Amino acid sequence: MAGQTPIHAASKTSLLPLYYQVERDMRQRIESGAWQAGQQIPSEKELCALYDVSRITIRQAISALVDEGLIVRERGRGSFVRSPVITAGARGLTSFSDEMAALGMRAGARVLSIRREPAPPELAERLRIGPGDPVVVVHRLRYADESPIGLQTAYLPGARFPALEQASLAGRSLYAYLQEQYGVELAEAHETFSTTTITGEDARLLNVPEGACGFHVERLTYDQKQELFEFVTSTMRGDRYQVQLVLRANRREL
Amino acid sequence: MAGQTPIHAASKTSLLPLYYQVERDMRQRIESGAWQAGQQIPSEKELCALYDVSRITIRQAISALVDEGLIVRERGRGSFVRSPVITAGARGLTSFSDEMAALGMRAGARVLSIRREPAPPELAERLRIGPGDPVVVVHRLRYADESPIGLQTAYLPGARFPALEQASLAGRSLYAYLQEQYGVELAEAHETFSTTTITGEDARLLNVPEGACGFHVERLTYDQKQELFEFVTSTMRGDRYQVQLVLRANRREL
DNA sequence: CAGTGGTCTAGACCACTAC
DNA sequence: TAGTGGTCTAGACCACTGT
Repeated sequence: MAGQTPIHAASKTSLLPLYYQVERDMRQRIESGAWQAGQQIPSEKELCALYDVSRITIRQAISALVDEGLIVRERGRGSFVRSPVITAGARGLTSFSDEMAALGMRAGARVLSIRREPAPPELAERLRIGPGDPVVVVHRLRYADESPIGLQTAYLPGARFPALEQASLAGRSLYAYLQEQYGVELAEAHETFSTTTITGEDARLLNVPEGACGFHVERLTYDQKQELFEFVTSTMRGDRYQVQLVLRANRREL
Repeated sequence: MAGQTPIHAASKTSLLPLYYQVERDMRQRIESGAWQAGQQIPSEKELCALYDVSRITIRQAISALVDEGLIVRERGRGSFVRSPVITAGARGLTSFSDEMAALGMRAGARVLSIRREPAPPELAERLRIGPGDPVVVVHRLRYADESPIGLQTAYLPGARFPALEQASLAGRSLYAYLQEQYGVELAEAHETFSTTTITGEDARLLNVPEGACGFHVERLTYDQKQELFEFVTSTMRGDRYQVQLVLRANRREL
């Protein structure tokens, strides 16, 4: 031991893995300001003593925090808390509701329609089901702080989600519902953004002038077994919606 | 050893880390089809024998491939090559040239102007330098396969890049030049996409109708010391450019 | 049950940075 | 030279999956 006693010494009897307990405690120290931005954190050896775990466990925890962008490592110098400015605006895999909450807005949705129908060939191919197989189509108008921001149409394989078309989605995320009712574990989504001109009924629903610019988004959502369970097309208002992304060079560690 | 002899047995005298040699060999097997999509790869124990390294080293290599989306691990079952369809379209941190190459197009650029000038206050704030400090402004028209696709204006702190305004950027990426001449290591970039209406001179240069929809992109680029070294604004054609992103859930829960 | 990946230990040597 | 993170070893026990 090195002068300091283990403070939140990881509990070896807890159900949580040690590296995760360490990671959580370190994240809390950073977020609470106990470890200030730009400052060096204790060395790996010191952290071993602090948490009373092996160095590999410490490195596993640090690696997760590096992936999250909270810490940078510099060989020969030490590890440092990142400046907060550089980590702002990252975008993970979340529901629309969470995304809006992160931006300080309240998400809302009006279900325009929800029904079960046979899949036309093109859609069936997208969803990797047979043509004519049932799909559940959820058509929603999305709101941010009371005002319309986008139109979303989600297509889900009907065979996997029996009676989904009878769901009440008022005030809850579709993903939350899918997890509760069908045990779906959201794992990955692929999105493609292009631009579009908003016209006609869409312009009226979104409350934008005829011919305004907007985003056209297509999304494929997969669960943890790599199974595709949703295809979504959206039209988002160009004046109130933007896409932020963080690109990182390859990082490698344990 | 377990039946198989080490094939590409990692060379312990190489300058490259063992885990990286293993990672590279495994990636090559996947890309070459030696390990087919959806199939189980050898167990970690078998891989230890195959490459003659310890299990931790194997796990470090596999972790990198999992992060890249080439492999999925399933506890109690094994590790599997992912279906290729699920990994298509990922987007890493690359130069525009690399990005175009990945889409099968050839990138080009025409330097419209490159000059050194004092930073107006608003730009200085963005670049985190003092107002009036020198900036190098690089204004370029980007091409994909001979036809114009976007207008980019890059702003770089003049103090860090002496004589950059005399650089010849013909036929080379700006980042490649910065790395060669100034030792800059690209580490992270933050991009924000919104929509815009393309008009006037921009429409003429991009060869689109007056009032066409396009993307407005703002980008901040950081090196490995977390230092901001570039601010870029771009206008991209909406009909020929799109943004693809892959969102992944955090791999840790409970 | 046997086999898999998940977690963890107690060391070791190296390359790099700073003084 | 001293301290840091980067790499690596040879074990160990566990939880989970399939039989």
